[in-house]
Amino acid sequence: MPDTTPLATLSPADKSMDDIVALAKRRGFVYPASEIYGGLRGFWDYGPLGTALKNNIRDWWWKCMVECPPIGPDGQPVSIVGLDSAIIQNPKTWQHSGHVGGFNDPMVDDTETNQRFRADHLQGIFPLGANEERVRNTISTEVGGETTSSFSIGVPIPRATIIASSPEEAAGQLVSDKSLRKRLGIRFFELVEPFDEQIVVPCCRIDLGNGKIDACISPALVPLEQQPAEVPSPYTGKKNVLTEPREFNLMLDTFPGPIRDEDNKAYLRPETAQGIFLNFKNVLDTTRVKVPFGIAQIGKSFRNEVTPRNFIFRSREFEQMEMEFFCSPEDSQKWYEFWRDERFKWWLSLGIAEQNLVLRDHDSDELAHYSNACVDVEYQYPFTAPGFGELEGVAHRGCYDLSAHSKGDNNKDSNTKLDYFDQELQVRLQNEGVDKAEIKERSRYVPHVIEPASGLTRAVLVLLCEAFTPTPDRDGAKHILSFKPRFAPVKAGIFPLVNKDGMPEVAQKLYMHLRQKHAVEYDAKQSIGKRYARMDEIGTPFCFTIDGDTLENQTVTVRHRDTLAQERIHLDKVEAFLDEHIAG
RNA sequence: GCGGGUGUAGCUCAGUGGUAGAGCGUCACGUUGCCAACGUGAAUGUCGAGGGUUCGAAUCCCUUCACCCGCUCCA
Repeated sequence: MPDTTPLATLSPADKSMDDIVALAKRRGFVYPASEIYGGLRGFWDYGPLGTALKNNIRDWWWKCMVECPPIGPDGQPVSIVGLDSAIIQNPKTWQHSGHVGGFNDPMVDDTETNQRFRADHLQGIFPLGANEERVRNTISTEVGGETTSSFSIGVPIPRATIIASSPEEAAGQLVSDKSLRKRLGIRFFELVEPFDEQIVVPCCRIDLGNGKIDACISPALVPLEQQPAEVPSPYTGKKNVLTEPREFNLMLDTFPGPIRDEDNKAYLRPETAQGIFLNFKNVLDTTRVKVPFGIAQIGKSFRNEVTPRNFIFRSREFEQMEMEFFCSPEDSQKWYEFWRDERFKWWLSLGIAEQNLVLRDHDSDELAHYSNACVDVEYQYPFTAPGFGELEGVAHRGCYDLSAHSKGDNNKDSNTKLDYFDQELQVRLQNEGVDKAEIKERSRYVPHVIEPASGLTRAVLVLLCEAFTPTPDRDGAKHILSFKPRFAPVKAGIFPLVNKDGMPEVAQKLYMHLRQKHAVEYDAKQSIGKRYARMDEIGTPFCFTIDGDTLENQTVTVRHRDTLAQERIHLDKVEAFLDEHIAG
């Protein structure tokens, strides 16, 4: 059980993001990428200390997930293996995973007000047919103006709806009931046609009182191209002001090989997870794992974000730590809850104060269409405070991914069936006397997947924010980074108190010994106070100072970063001291 | 992609048409006896970039890039 003692910090809400970014730059944690050429939006370079911090977090995750995973609900150690798949995979991967569809959001602009909308958020005219049921269901849902968000990829649901048994009735209420419009914050709506051959849905701007345009009242299901001029702007209601839908591809592409044409187009992965699903059968066939088990992977991913923002929080190139846990459908809920709790504990083990973290369950209408349940671990970033921002998602993905990539009716491209024969379950069912046909049916299944997916680069950001502590009362550093020793880029500074009387020689010798095992630094320049301050600012937890007494009784001063406290320990105990405190 | 703001040394910033600056930091030497001490000295600039106006541009104009805020987006 890892130590979860939080770092002593004040609330992120009281920290200045500007100060944190400035410190990160000044001390070599994070630089703008290709800065000497003016930088590039959404890309960042990690400096010497940032790389060390990132590697330390990465190694801790790997240790906790692959080398020494937690004890499962059944009392047995969980089985997880590692993987490092290619960033570029066969483009069919992304068609079957749903990313080519889901990561393409056509957008339209209102040329008059410069507002931008997802084309599928807009609506004018719905043909009857396949969409009818969904349109009717949505329009007539009995929600009192409370719900939020969408119920699946790219298909929004109104954030406020009215109680009605049919679209006609809903529209009628809107027309006649001014107070209803007011209650829903609706400022504009328009009926285009009567409801006959085509369903016409009132197109409204819905303002929930915070000045934001939250949604249209209609669900959006029809390609805008069919009637672009007919669709009124949700903002003003005018027609003929919207542009043609334009595609915003959220995957970065590239062209492997010498010929640069559409046939050779491939994508940089937008998540590491798919590489795991593609190798499910390989891992199953070449290692001795059996369900339930996990495959973990750490690596870079790329998303062509519309607006990279908030330092390294949303960037176009980022690093993920993802684990796909394969289990039987019957046990999947149990494992979902297990990983939800374990992952929250893991974030606490980084030293993050519990009040700065929150587990937020996705509402049922917020879930992706493949997901049965999803919970986010969120952190109170200085730029979201008092709100929270995403850090990790733990998703119950059902059998969606393996089914999508599995050879079958829906996938003629794949040559492999991604299912699993559960021999243990077969034996158990036999012992229970279950009949043969049922055993056969239940023992072979497409495993369900629980996915804890977190951002390594976001973890770096969180630790920078969490550890950042202004110390205005201190004579030395004006702010320090209170990393837990395990994650500190430098574990200890080794100083001679002054540069004479043989102190540098003793300090050098200690340094040469410790550096073989730990990231330590030797510094003899300038005053002792300045050296302490420099170490405080980069989050070094300990300093060992060789002074006059060392020469007489072989003891050194240990100086603690957060408390400024000093104690004396024997030279021979320094290594053990570091071992003990870094492991904690 | 839209609107607003910003961009000058590693950092924080001053400089509004006339020699490129300050504080902090960094480095060197001296000093040093536990918290950014002191003394002396030094290095560091495409003034975000490109173009224009001008005898002369960090300063005025145009374009562009990056960052911040608000939209939009973010399974």
